[in-house]
Amino acid sequence: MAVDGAELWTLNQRLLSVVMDACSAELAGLGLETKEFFVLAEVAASPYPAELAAALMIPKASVTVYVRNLVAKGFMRREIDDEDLRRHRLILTAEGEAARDRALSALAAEFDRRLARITPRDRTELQRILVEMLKSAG
Amino acid sequence: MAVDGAELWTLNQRLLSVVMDACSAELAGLGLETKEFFVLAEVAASPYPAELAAALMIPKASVTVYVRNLVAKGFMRREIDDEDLRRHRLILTAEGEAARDRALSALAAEFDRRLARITPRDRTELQRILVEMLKSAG
DNA sequence: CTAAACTGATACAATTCCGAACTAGTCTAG
DNA sequence: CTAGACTAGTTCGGAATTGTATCAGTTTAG
Repeated sequence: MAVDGAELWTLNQRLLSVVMDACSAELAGLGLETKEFFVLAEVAASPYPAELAAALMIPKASVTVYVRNLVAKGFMRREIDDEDLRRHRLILTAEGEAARDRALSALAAEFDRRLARITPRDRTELQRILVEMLKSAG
Repeated sequence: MAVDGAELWTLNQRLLSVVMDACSAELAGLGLETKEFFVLAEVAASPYPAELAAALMIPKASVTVYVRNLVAKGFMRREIDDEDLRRHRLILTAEGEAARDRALSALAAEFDRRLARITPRDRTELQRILVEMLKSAG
C-alpha cells in the first residue's frame, strides 16, 4: 500500500489537536469550555439532548451537564417539545448564536492559517475526500 | 464561498471520532484503554514522560497515570537515564511493541476501510495536504 | 381504561482526570 | 563546597466525566 493508514490517522489526529489547542484560549474568552463549544455548535442541527449525544458520540449524562452550563450562561434555553412532551427542545439565544458564530470563526481562522498553506484547489480536494470518507455506511 | 474552514474542521473531527470509536473495543481486547494507547504509540518517538506530555498535549500528571498502568500491564518499563538521573527512560517490552503494532494495525484497518472509498491518488493527496498543514511554523 | 414495555432526560455515585504543590536531582555562580 | 534557580516526575485533592438507577411521558396490547 502506497499510503500508510496508521500514519495518516496520526497526522490527522495531531493536526486537530494542535488547532483545538491553539483556539482554546479564545473560546475561553467567549465564556466557552471546549466541550461546551461542541454542544453549542451542534444544537442547531441536533436540537435535542439525545440527538446531541448521538451526533457528538458522548454520553447522555455529559450532554445534560454541558447543556446545564450553557443554559446557566444564557447561551440556550430548554422548551418542552410540542410533538413529544418528554423531549427538551434546545433553543439558542441571541447570545448563544453570537458566541457560536464567533467561536466558529476563531476556529476557522486557525484552521485557515493552516489551510492557507495549501492551494484553494487542495482545499476543495480535502473537503471532497473527507466527505467521502465520512459517508455513514460505517 | 470557497471552502469553509470551520466545516472542514468539523468534518475532520467527526471522522477521527468515528474511527476511534470503531476501534476502542478492539483496543480493549488488547488490554489498552484509548488514552493509554496514545502513550504506548508515542513512546518510541518520545521516550520520557515530559516529552510524552508535550508531544501528546496532555498534562504531566496524566502521563504518570498512563505510564503506571502500562508498566503494570507489562507493556513497558522505566529505567533511570544515564545522562540525567532525574529522568525516567521508558522502554517498550516485547509485549508492548506487539500490542502497539496490533493496535496500530487495527486503527489503520478501520481508517483504511474509509480510505478504500477514495482513490489511491486521493490518498496520496490527503497525506500531502495534511503534512503541509501540520508543518510547525505554527 | 390499565399494564407493560419503551424512550427522553436527569440525578447521583463512582471513576477518571488534571492543576498545583511537592520531592529529587542537576546546574551555575560565587 | 553551598545557595539558588531550574527541570523531571510524582502525589494529592478538587474538578470533570460518565455508568447506572430513576423519574416522566409515550405507545402498544388487551
